[in-house]
Amino acid sequence: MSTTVTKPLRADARRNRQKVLAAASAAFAEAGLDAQIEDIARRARVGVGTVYRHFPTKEALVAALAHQHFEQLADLLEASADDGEPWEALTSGIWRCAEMTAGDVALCEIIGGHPSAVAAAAVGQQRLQTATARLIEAARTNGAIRDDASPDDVRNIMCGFGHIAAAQRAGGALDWRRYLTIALDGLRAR
Amino acid sequence: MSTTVTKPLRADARRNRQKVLAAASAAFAEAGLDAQIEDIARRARVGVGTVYRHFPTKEALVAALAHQHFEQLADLLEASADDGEPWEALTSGIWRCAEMTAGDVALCEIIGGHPSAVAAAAVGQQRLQTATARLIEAARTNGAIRDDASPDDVRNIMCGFGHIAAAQRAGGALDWRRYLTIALDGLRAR
DNA sequence: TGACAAGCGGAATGATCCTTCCGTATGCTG
DNA sequence: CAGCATACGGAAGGATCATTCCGCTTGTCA
Repeated sequence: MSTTVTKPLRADARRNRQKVLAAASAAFAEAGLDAQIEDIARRARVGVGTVYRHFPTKEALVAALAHQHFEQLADLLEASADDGEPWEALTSGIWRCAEMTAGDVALCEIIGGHPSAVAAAAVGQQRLQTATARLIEAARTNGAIRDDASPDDVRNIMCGFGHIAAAQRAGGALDWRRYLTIALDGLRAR
Repeated sequence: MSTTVTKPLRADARRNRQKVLAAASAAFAEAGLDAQIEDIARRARVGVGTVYRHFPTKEALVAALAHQHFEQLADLLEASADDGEPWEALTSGIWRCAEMTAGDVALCEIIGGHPSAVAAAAVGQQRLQTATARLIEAARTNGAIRDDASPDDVRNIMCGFGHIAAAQRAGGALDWRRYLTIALDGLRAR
């Protein structure tokens, strides 16, 4: 157990950390995971050095944001549990997760399984996995979902979703809502 | 109409062109679209200059391979038309396309909608689109497919497929076969 | 076989980005 | 308010790659 006692940050440092996170969030949302550190620094009105003081690498910065987002998704799924019918609870939870993610290119890429960030977000994924499993279990006892369904199925679907949503911006004939409609139908019991 | 009369290539040049294509195919299959030109040249036992003599940019090289692959997919779908039941014809065609693509990382990335290559492959996509439309139409008159189904749905699904298949290698809990099973079920009439 | 266009190899160029470094500035503590 | 640790800015360093260039080699054709 390594209880690193972290001395409280200096006031300006704390402030800058927030500015960097906000700027990074915006930059990644727009440009995806290959937004540039210099751009992030500029948006935060801070030097690149400052970005690196707070996050040792770009990957760490992404991880921080990803972690935050995954926590929100988990909250959302946990809260969906009592959304009436189990099937309704599961799908509305998934839809809400999708809506929450679709506007942010980088998050779509992460959900889509971009290698560099997946590992980093693993912590958040644990809670997500559990919440998903619970929702699926409920739907199964109800007979609404195909009975071989598993959380991995949702993971597959969401991975596809993330990619399609990210690509949709690039202007293809893609449509993540339509995709999700069909994929979730495929998860239903026949 | 610009009928560029292309003088026949010198024998060694023709040979090298084939070597480059083969090497590129192998390199891209393994490393995905960001395989390096230098690696391709090395595999082909050729200098980078030679690669560039035959394909003015990396993108052009990718496009050539993509085009070739899309033609094969179109052939495959067209041939599926008389595979018995219309629904069977459609799905078995799609499964075969998937199998043909899944082993090649770069092709998965392209199918998944990687921007740089999509435009290049557009030619092949036209035939694909038509073949898909025909299969869907047949399945619709048969009542086997959801009646709002369109070729774009297949495109969405295959885009997801490509990404999942590419990511699967990276070792996640992803499984493109399982994904495709579910997604195609979602396309079925209920 | 000789001459020349067509090709070839691969070092060098140039662009893009992440990351590091260090001189300067600023919050905090006594 | 002085003195110092903490933070800051942003120029410079270093990697990685696509692409270009040019002196040399090799088919081809008369």
